Amino acid sequence: MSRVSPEAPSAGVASSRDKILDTAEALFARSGFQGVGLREVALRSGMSKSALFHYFPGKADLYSAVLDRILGAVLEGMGSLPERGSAVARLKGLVETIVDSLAASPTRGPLLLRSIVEGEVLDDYETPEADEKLAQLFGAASRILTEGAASGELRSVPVPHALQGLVGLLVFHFASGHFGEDLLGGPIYSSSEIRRFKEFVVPFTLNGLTTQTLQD
Amino acid sequence: MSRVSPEAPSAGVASSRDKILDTAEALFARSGFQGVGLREVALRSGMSKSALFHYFPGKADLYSAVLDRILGAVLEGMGSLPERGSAVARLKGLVETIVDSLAASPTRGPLLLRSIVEGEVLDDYETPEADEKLAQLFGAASRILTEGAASGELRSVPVPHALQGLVGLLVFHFASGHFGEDLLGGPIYSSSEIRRFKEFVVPFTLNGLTTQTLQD
DNA sequence: GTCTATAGATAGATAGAC
DNA sequence: GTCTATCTATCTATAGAC
Repeated sequence: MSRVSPEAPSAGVASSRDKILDTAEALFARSGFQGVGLREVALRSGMSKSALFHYFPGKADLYSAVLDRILGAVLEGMGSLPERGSAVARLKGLVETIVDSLAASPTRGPLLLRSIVEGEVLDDYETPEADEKLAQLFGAASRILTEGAASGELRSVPVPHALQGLVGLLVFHFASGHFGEDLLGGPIYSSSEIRRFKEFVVPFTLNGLTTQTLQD
Repeated sequence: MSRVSPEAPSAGVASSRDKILDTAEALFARSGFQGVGLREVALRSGMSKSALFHYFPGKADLYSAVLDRILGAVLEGMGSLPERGSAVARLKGLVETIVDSLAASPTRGPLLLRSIVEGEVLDDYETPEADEKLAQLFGAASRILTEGAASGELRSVPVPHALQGLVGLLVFHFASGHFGEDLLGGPIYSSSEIRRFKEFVVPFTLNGLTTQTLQD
Protein backbone atom coordinates (compact mmCIF):
# COMPACT_ATOMS: atom_id res chain seq x y z
CA MET A 1 0.00 0.00 0.00
CA SER A 2 2.28 2.69 1.24
CA ARG A 3 5.74 3.36 -0.05
CA VAL A 4 8.33 0.71 0.73
CA SER A 5 12.03 1.36 0.49
CA PRO A 6 13.86 -0.78 -2.08
CA GLU A 7 16.13 -2.52 0.39
CA ALA A 8 15.09 -3.58 3.88
CA PRO A 9 11.81 -5.14 2.80
CA SER A 10 10.48 -5.14 6.35
CA ALA A 11 11.42 -7.03 9.51
CA GLY A 12 11.12 -5.54 12.96
CA VAL A 13 14.77 -4.60 13.14
CA ALA A 14 15.64 -0.93 12.95
CA SER A 15 17.79 -0.28 9.92
CA SER A 16 20.71 2.11 10.09
CA ARG A 17 18.61 4.63 8.24
CA ASP A 18 15.81 4.40 10.81
CA LYS A 19 18.29 4.66 13.62
CA ILE A 20 19.67 7.85 12.10
CA LEU A 21 16.17 9.26 11.66
CA ASP A 22 15.24 8.49 15.27
CA THR A 23 18.42 10.05 16.59
CA ALA A 24 18.14 13.10 14.39
CA GLU A 25 14.49 13.61 15.31
CA ALA A 26 15.34 13.75 19.00
CA LEU A 27 18.27 16.10 18.49
CA PHE A 28 16.56 18.43 16.01
CA ALA A 29 13.55 18.66 18.32
CA ARG A 30 15.75 19.71 21.22
CA SER A 31 18.24 21.98 19.52
CA GLY A 32 16.86 22.91 16.12
CA PHE A 33 18.44 22.60 12.71
CA GLN A 34 21.38 24.84 13.38
CA GLY A 35 21.92 23.59 16.89
CA VAL A 36 22.65 20.03 15.87
CA GLY A 37 25.93 18.79 14.48
CA LEU A 38 26.15 15.71 12.31
CA ARG A 39 29.01 14.64 14.50
CA GLU A 40 26.59 14.15 17.41
CA VAL A 41 23.98 12.48 15.22
CA ALA A 42 26.57 10.01 14.04
CA LEU A 43 27.94 9.40 17.52
CA ARG A 44 24.50 8.68 19.00
CA SER A 45 23.52 6.56 16.02
CA GLY A 46 26.57 4.40 16.58
CA MET A 47 28.33 5.12 13.31
CA SER A 48 30.68 7.53 11.68
CA LYS A 49 29.79 10.85 10.13
CA SER A 50 30.57 9.52 6.69
CA ALA A 51 28.00 6.79 7.08
CA LEU A 52 25.34 9.48 7.49
CA PHE A 53 26.25 10.90 4.13
CA HIS A 54 25.74 7.49 2.62
CA TYR A 55 22.05 7.60 3.62
CA PHE A 56 21.39 11.32 3.27
CA PRO A 57 23.13 13.61 0.78
CA GLY A 58 23.35 16.41 3.34
CA LYS A 59 22.11 17.77 6.61
CA ALA A 60 19.13 19.50 5.03
CA ASP A 61 17.95 16.24 3.46
CA LEU A 62 18.15 14.50 6.82
CA TYR A 63 16.08 17.26 8.40
CA SER A 64 13.51 17.11 5.61
CA ALA A 65 13.17 13.36 6.03
CA VAL A 66 12.57 13.76 9.76
CA LEU A 67 9.99 16.48 9.23
CA ASP A 68 8.23 14.52 6.53
CA ARG A 69 7.98 11.47 8.74
CA ILE A 70 6.31 13.50 11.50
CA LEU A 71 3.84 15.12 9.15
CA GLY A 72 3.01 11.68 7.85
CA ALA A 73 2.29 10.42 11.34
CA VAL A 74 0.00 13.35 12.13
CA LEU A 75 -1.78 12.96 8.83
CA GLU A 76 -2.20 9.24 9.39
CA GLY A 77 -3.89 9.94 12.71
CA MET A 78 -6.41 12.12 10.91
CA GLY A 79 -7.21 9.41 8.41
CA SER A 80 -9.96 7.86 10.49
CA LEU A 81 -11.85 11.10 11.09
CA PRO A 82 -15.39 11.18 9.69
CA GLU A 83 -15.99 13.45 6.71
CA ARG A 84 -19.64 13.98 7.57
CA GLY A 85 -21.71 14.80 10.61
CA SER A 86 -22.05 17.76 12.95
CA ALA A 87 -19.36 20.36 12.36
CA VAL A 88 -18.92 20.82 16.10
CA ALA A 89 -18.39 17.09 16.60
CA ARG A 90 -15.99 16.93 13.67
CA LEU A 91 -14.04 19.91 14.99
CA LYS A 92 -13.82 18.32 18.40
CA GLY A 93 -12.60 15.09 16.83
CA LEU A 94 -10.00 16.98 14.82
CA VAL A 95 -8.60 18.80 17.84
CA GLU A 96 -8.49 15.64 19.93
CA THR A 97 -6.82 13.68 17.16
CA ILE A 98 -4.14 16.31 16.64
CA VAL A 99 -3.53 16.47 20.37
CA ASP A 100 -3.15 12.70 20.47
CA SER A 101 -0.70 12.76 17.58
CA LEU A 102 1.41 15.47 19.16
CA ALA A 103 1.25 13.81 22.57
CA ALA A 104 2.38 10.47 21.15
CA SER A 105 6.00 11.60 21.02
CA PRO A 106 7.72 14.51 22.76
CA THR A 107 9.66 15.33 19.60
CA ARG A 108 6.76 16.09 17.27
CA GLY A 109 5.51 19.38 18.68
CA PRO A 110 8.96 20.89 19.17
CA LEU A 111 10.11 19.85 15.73
CA LEU A 112 7.00 21.09 13.97
CA LEU A 113 7.06 24.42 15.75
CA ARG A 114 10.75 24.88 15.12
CA SER A 115 10.31 24.09 11.45
CA ILE A 116 7.80 26.93 11.26
CA VAL A 117 9.75 29.47 13.26
CA GLU A 118 13.00 28.55 11.55
CA GLY A 119 11.22 28.74 8.24
CA GLU A 120 13.11 31.77 6.98
CA VAL A 121 16.26 29.72 7.20
CA LEU A 122 14.79 26.39 6.07
CA ASP A 123 12.56 27.54 3.22
CA ASP A 124 15.18 26.56 0.71
CA TYR A 125 14.93 22.96 1.84
CA GLU A 126 11.17 22.52 1.63
CA THR A 127 10.15 19.28 0.00
CA PRO A 128 7.12 18.66 -2.19
CA GLU A 129 6.23 15.69 0.01
CA ALA A 130 5.98 17.82 3.15
CA ASP A 131 4.09 20.55 1.32
CA GLU A 132 1.59 18.00 0.04
CA LYS A 133 1.01 16.57 3.52
CA LEU A 134 0.55 20.04 4.98
CA ALA A 135 -1.96 20.88 2.28
CA GLN A 136 -3.97 17.74 3.07
CA LEU A 137 -3.90 18.55 6.76
CA PHE A 138 -5.10 22.10 6.34
CA GLY A 139 -7.55 21.06 3.68
CA ALA A 140 -9.34 18.72 6.05
CA ALA A 141 -9.48 21.35 8.77
CA SER A 142 -10.64 24.03 6.35
CA ARG A 143 -13.53 21.91 5.17
CA ILE A 144 -14.84 21.53 8.71
CA LEU A 145 -14.69 25.26 9.34
CA THR A 146 -16.16 26.23 6.00
CA GLU A 147 -19.01 23.72 6.09
CA GLY A 148 -19.73 24.55 9.73
CA ALA A 149 -19.99 28.22 8.91
CA ALA A 150 -22.23 27.49 5.94
CA SER A 151 -24.60 25.45 8.07
CA GLY A 152 -24.62 28.04 10.84
CA GLU A 153 -23.10 25.68 13.39
CA LEU A 154 -19.89 27.67 13.58
CA ARG A 155 -19.22 31.38 13.62
CA SER A 156 -18.12 32.84 10.34
CA VAL A 157 -14.46 33.54 11.01
CA PRO A 158 -11.60 33.90 8.53
CA VAL A 159 -10.53 30.29 8.00
CA PRO A 160 -6.79 31.06 7.68
CA HIS A 161 -6.80 32.86 11.00
CA ALA A 162 -8.65 30.02 12.66
CA LEU A 163 -6.12 27.51 11.30
CA GLN A 164 -3.23 29.68 12.42
CA GLY A 165 -4.86 29.91 15.85
CA LEU A 166 -5.23 26.16 16.11
CA VAL A 167 -1.58 25.65 15.25
CA GLY A 168 -0.60 28.22 17.85
CA LEU A 169 -2.78 26.64 20.51
CA LEU A 170 -1.99 23.00 19.87
CA VAL A 171 1.54 22.83 18.55
CA PHE A 172 2.93 25.50 20.83
CA HIS A 173 1.62 23.72 23.90
CA PHE A 174 3.61 20.59 23.12
CA ALA A 175 6.67 22.59 22.12
CA SER A 176 6.80 24.83 25.15
CA GLY A 177 9.33 22.71 27.04
CA HIS A 178 10.55 23.98 30.36
CA PHE A 179 8.55 27.17 29.92
CA GLY A 180 5.31 25.24 29.76
CA GLU A 181 6.28 22.90 32.55
CA ASP A 182 7.10 25.81 34.82
CA LEU A 183 3.79 27.43 33.98
CA LEU A 184 1.70 24.28 34.34
CA GLY A 185 3.65 22.97 37.29
CA GLY A 186 4.45 19.55 35.88
CA PRO A 187 5.39 17.51 32.84
CA ILE A 188 3.57 18.23 29.59
CA TYR A 189 3.59 14.69 28.27
CA SER A 190 2.15 12.88 31.28
CA SER A 191 -1.18 11.22 30.59
CA SER A 192 -2.89 13.29 33.27
CA GLU A 193 -1.62 16.56 31.82
CA ILE A 194 -2.63 15.52 28.32
CA ARG A 195 -6.12 14.89 29.66
CA ARG A 196 -6.19 18.26 31.42
CA PHE A 197 -5.00 19.99 28.28
CA LYS A 198 -7.77 18.42 26.24
CA GLU A 199 -10.30 19.44 28.87
CA PHE A 200 -9.14 23.00 28.47
CA VAL A 201 -8.43 23.33 24.78
CA VAL A 202 -11.47 21.52 23.37
CA PRO A 203 -14.10 23.71 25.05
CA PHE A 204 -11.93 26.78 24.55
CA THR A 205 -11.74 26.13 20.83
CA LEU A 206 -15.37 25.16 20.41
CA ASN A 207 -16.58 28.17 22.35
CA GLY A 208 -14.22 30.42 20.46
CA LEU A 209 -15.54 29.26 17.12
CA THR A 210 -19.21 28.90 17.89
CA THR A 211 -20.84 31.47 20.13
CA GLN A 212 -21.53 35.07 19.33
CA THR A 213 -19.11 37.92 19.87
CA LEU A 214 -19.15 39.74 23.18
CA GLN A 215 -18.62 43.43 23.52
CA ASP A 216 -17.17 45.05 26.62
CA MET B 1 12.89 57.58 36.81
CA SER B 2 14.02 54.47 35.00
CA ARG B 3 17.51 53.07 35.04
CA VAL B 4 20.13 55.11 33.26
CA SER B 5 23.43 53.65 32.17
CA PRO B 6 26.49 55.28 33.75
CA GLU B 7 28.03 56.48 30.53
CA ALA B 8 26.05 57.78 27.57
CA PRO B 9 23.82 60.08 29.65
CA SER B 10 21.30 60.34 26.83
CA ALA B 11 21.34 62.14 23.47
CA GLY B 12 19.52 60.82 20.43
CA VAL B 13 22.57 59.12 19.00
CA ALA B 14 22.69 55.35 19.06
CA SER B 15 25.65 54.19 21.09
CA SER B 16 27.76 51.27 19.93
CA ARG B 17 26.06 49.16 22.56
CA ASP B 18 22.61 50.03 21.20
CA LYS B 19 23.75 49.38 17.68
CA ILE B 20 24.94 45.93 18.71
CA LEU B 21 21.65 45.22 20.49
CA ASP B 22 19.61 46.27 17.46
CA THR B 23 21.68 44.16 15.12
CA ALA B 24 21.66 41.16 17.41
CA GLU B 25 17.91 41.41 17.95
CA ALA B 26 17.27 41.25 14.22
CA LEU B 27 19.64 38.34 13.70
CA PHE B 28 18.56 36.32 16.74
CA ALA B 29 14.93 36.78 15.73
CA ARG B 30 15.61 35.40 12.28
CA SER B 31 18.06 32.62 13.03
CA GLY B 32 17.92 31.87 16.75
CA PHE B 33 20.69 31.74 19.29
CA GLN B 34 22.63 28.96 17.66
CA GLY B 35 22.05 30.20 14.15
CA VAL B 36 23.81 33.52 14.66
CA GLY B 37 27.55 34.02 14.64
CA LEU B 38 29.17 36.91 16.42
CA ARG B 39 31.16 37.47 13.28
CA GLU B 40 27.97 38.51 11.48
CA VAL B 41 26.75 40.60 14.40
CA ALA B 42 30.04 42.49 14.42
CA LEU B 43 30.09 42.93 10.67
CA ARG B 44 26.56 44.36 10.55
CA SER B 45 27.22 46.53 13.57
CA GLY B 46 30.19 48.04 11.81
CA MET B 47 32.84 46.89 14.22
CA SER B 48 35.14 44.00 14.97
CA LYS B 49 34.28 40.90 16.94
CA SER B 50 36.55 41.99 19.74
CA ALA B 51 34.56 45.17 20.19
CA LEU B 52 31.49 43.05 20.92
CA PHE B 53 33.31 41.37 23.76
CA HIS B 54 34.07 44.77 25.20
CA TYR B 55 30.33 45.40 25.68
CA PHE B 56 29.14 41.87 26.39
CA PRO B 57 31.20 39.20 28.14
CA GLY B 58 29.89 36.51 25.82
CA LYS B 59 27.26 35.52 23.30
CA ALA B 60 24.82 34.39 25.99
CA ASP B 61 24.97 37.77 27.72
CA LEU B 62 24.24 39.52 24.47
CA TYR B 63 21.23 37.29 23.91
CA SER B 64 19.98 37.87 27.44
CA ALA B 65 20.24 41.62 27.01
CA VAL B 66 18.23 41.47 23.80
CA LEU B 67 15.55 39.30 25.39
CA ASP B 68 15.35 41.47 28.47
CA ARG B 69 14.89 44.59 26.38
CA ILE B 70 11.96 43.03 24.54
CA LEU B 71 10.27 41.83 27.71
CA GLY B 72 10.69 45.34 29.10
CA ALA B 73 8.98 46.83 26.07
CA VAL B 74 6.03 44.44 26.32
CA LEU B 75 5.72 45.06 30.04
CA GLU B 76 5.87 48.81 29.53
CA GLY B 77 2.95 48.58 27.11
CA MET B 78 0.92 46.87 29.80
CA GLY B 79 1.66 49.59 32.33
CA SER B 80 -1.31 51.73 31.36
CA LEU B 81 -3.88 48.94 31.65
CA PRO B 82 -6.59 49.52 34.26
CA GLU B 83 -6.45 47.31 37.35
CA ARG B 84 -10.18 47.54 37.93
CA GLY B 85 -13.37 47.24 35.92
CA SER B 86 -15.13 44.50 34.02
CA ALA B 87 -12.99 41.40 33.66
CA VAL B 88 -14.07 41.00 30.05
CA ALA B 89 -13.06 44.58 29.24
CA ARG B 90 -9.74 44.14 31.04
CA LEU B 91 -9.06 40.89 29.22
CA LYS B 92 -9.84 42.53 25.92
CA GLY B 93 -7.49 45.39 26.77
CA LEU B 94 -4.76 42.95 27.75
CA VAL B 95 -4.99 41.02 24.50
CA GLU B 96 -5.04 44.17 22.38
CA THR B 97 -2.09 45.66 24.24
CA ILE B 98 0.01 42.53 23.83
CA VAL B 99 -0.88 42.39 20.16
CA ASP B 100 0.18 46.02 19.77
CA SER B 101 3.47 45.36 21.53
CA LEU B 102 4.24 42.34 19.38
CA ALA B 103 3.15 44.13 16.22
CA ALA B 104 5.38 47.12 16.98
CA SER B 105 8.46 45.31 15.78
CA PRO B 106 8.80 42.16 13.64
CA THR B 107 11.57 40.86 15.86
CA ARG B 108 9.68 40.60 19.15
CA GLY B 109 7.37 37.69 18.45
CA PRO B 110 10.00 35.54 16.77
CA LEU B 111 12.56 36.19 19.47
CA LEU B 112 10.14 35.54 22.31
CA LEU B 113 8.87 32.33 20.77
CA ARG B 114 12.37 31.12 20.01
CA SER B 115 13.48 31.85 23.54
CA ILE B 116 10.72 29.55 24.76
CA VAL B 117 11.25 26.76 22.28
CA GLU B 118 15.02 26.95 22.62
CA GLY B 119 14.60 27.00 26.37
CA GLU B 120 16.21 23.62 26.94
CA VAL B 121 19.38 25.01 25.49
CA LEU B 122 19.12 28.51 26.93
CA ASP B 123 17.96 27.74 30.45
CA ASP B 124 21.46 28.07 31.78
CA TYR B 125 21.52 31.68 30.69
CA GLU B 126 18.30 32.86 32.24
CA THR B 127 18.62 36.18 33.99
CA PRO B 128 16.80 37.31 37.14
CA GLU B 129 15.74 40.48 35.29
CA ALA B 130 13.94 38.56 32.58
CA ASP B 131 12.38 36.19 35.10
CA GLU B 132 11.07 39.13 37.11
CA LYS B 133 9.54 40.76 34.05
CA LEU B 134 7.90 37.50 33.01
CA ALA B 135 6.45 37.09 36.49
CA GLN B 136 4.97 40.59 36.38
CA LEU B 137 3.49 39.92 32.97
CA PHE B 138 1.85 36.66 33.95
CA GLY B 139 0.82 38.07 37.30
CA ALA B 140 -1.22 40.80 35.67
CA ALA B 141 -2.88 38.34 33.32
CA SER B 142 -3.55 35.87 36.09
CA ARG B 143 -5.33 38.47 38.20
CA ILE B 144 -7.75 39.24 35.39
CA LEU B 145 -8.59 35.57 34.89
CA THR B 146 -8.87 34.79 38.60
CA GLU B 147 -10.98 37.80 39.46
CA GLY B 148 -13.16 37.28 36.39
CA ALA B 149 -13.80 33.69 37.40
CA ALA B 150 -14.59 34.74 40.97
CA SER B 151 -17.14 37.28 39.79
CA GLY B 152 -18.69 34.85 37.34
CA GLU B 153 -17.81 36.95 34.33
CA LEU B 154 -15.37 34.37 33.03
CA ARG B 155 -15.50 30.61 32.89
CA SER B 156 -13.58 28.87 35.56
CA VAL B 157 -10.64 27.47 33.62
CA PRO B 158 -7.20 26.47 34.84
CA VAL B 159 -5.31 29.75 34.79
CA PRO B 160 -1.96 28.26 33.71
CA HIS B 161 -3.57 26.61 30.70
CA ALA B 162 -5.29 29.83 29.76
CA LEU B 163 -2.01 31.74 29.97
CA GLN B 164 -0.26 29.09 27.93
CA GLY B 165 -3.06 29.31 25.38
CA LEU B 166 -2.73 33.08 25.14
CA VAL B 167 0.99 32.81 24.53
CA GLY B 168 0.40 30.21 21.86
CA LEU B 169 -2.27 32.27 20.15
CA LEU B 170 -0.59 35.67 20.30
CA VAL B 171 3.13 35.09 20.20
CA PHE B 172 2.99 32.29 17.66
CA HIS B 173 1.02 34.42 15.23
CA PHE B 174 3.74 37.05 15.09
CA ALA B 175 6.48 34.45 14.96
CA SER B 176 5.02 32.35 12.18
CA GLY B 177 7.03 33.99 9.41
CA HIS B 178 6.62 32.63 5.92
CA PHE B 179 4.35 29.89 7.19
CA GLY B 180 1.85 32.43 8.49
CA GLU B 181 2.17 34.63 5.45
CA ASP B 182 1.47 31.70 3.16
CA LEU B 183 -1.54 30.74 5.25
CA LEU B 184 -2.94 34.25 5.56
CA GLY B 185 -2.01 35.27 2.05
CA GLY B 186 -0.08 38.39 2.92
CA PRO B 187 2.32 40.11 5.30
CA ILE B 188 1.73 39.63 9.01
CA TYR B 189 2.96 43.03 10.11
CA SER B 190 0.88 45.20 7.78
CA SER B 191 -1.55 47.47 9.62
CA SER B 192 -4.50 45.88 7.86
CA GLU B 193 -3.46 42.36 8.84
CA ILE B 194 -2.85 43.44 12.42
CA ARG B 195 -6.39 44.79 12.49
CA ARG B 196 -7.79 41.60 11.01
CA PHE B 197 -5.87 39.54 13.52
CA LYS B 198 -7.32 41.53 16.40
CA GLU B 199 -10.79 41.15 14.94
CA PHE B 200 -10.29 37.41 15.01
CA VAL B 201 -8.34 36.82 18.19
CA VAL B 202 -10.20 39.12 20.56
CA PRO B 203 -13.65 37.56 20.09
CA PHE B 204 -12.10 34.11 19.85
CA THR B 205 -10.41 34.57 23.19
CA LEU B 206 -13.35 36.22 24.91
CA ASN B 207 -15.76 33.57 23.68
CA GLY B 208 -13.36 30.84 24.63
CA LEU B 209 -13.08 32.11 28.17
CA THR B 210 -16.65 33.20 28.82
CA THR B 211 -19.44 31.10 27.43
CA GLN B 212 -20.49 27.67 28.54
CA THR B 213 -19.05 24.45 27.24
CA LEU B 214 -20.68 22.79 24.27
CA GLN B 215 -21.07 19.08 23.88
CA ASP B 216 -21.36 17.37 20.54
C1' DG C 1 28.01 -0.02 3.72
C1' DT C 2 31.32 1.61 6.94
C1' DC C 3 35.54 3.43 8.04
C1' DT C 4 39.86 6.99 8.67
C1' DA C 5 41.65 11.10 7.22
C1' DT C 6 41.19 15.46 5.77
C1' DA C 7 39.65 19.72 3.55
C1' DG C 8 38.11 24.52 4.10
C1' DA C 9 35.24 27.44 6.67
C1' DT C 10 33.48 29.21 10.76
C1' DA C 11 32.51 29.02 15.75
C1' DG C 12 33.28 31.64 20.46
C1' DA C 13 36.76 33.71 22.88
C1' DT C 14 41.46 35.89 24.18
C1' DA C 15 45.97 38.67 23.88
C1' DG C 16 47.83 42.68 23.42
C1' DA C 17 48.95 46.96 20.56
C1' DC C 18 47.16 51.63 20.02
C1' DG D 1 37.09 51.82 22.94
C1' DT D 2 38.58 49.63 18.80
C1' DC D 3 41.68 47.07 16.31
C1' DT D 4 44.60 42.78 14.17
C1' DA D 5 46.11 38.40 15.04
C1' DT D 6 45.50 34.16 16.90
C1' DC D 7 43.78 30.10 19.71
C1' DT D 8 41.20 25.83 19.88
C1' DA D 9 37.16 23.52 18.69
C1' DT D 10 33.60 22.44 15.67
C1' DC D 11 31.13 22.72 11.42
C1' DT D 12 29.50 20.37 6.71
C1' DA D 13 31.23 17.71 3.34
C1' DT D 14 34.49 14.83 0.47
C1' DA D 15 38.15 11.33 -0.85
C1' DG D 16 39.31 6.99 -0.95
C1' DA D 17 40.62 2.47 1.39
C1' DC D 18 38.36 -1.81 2.79
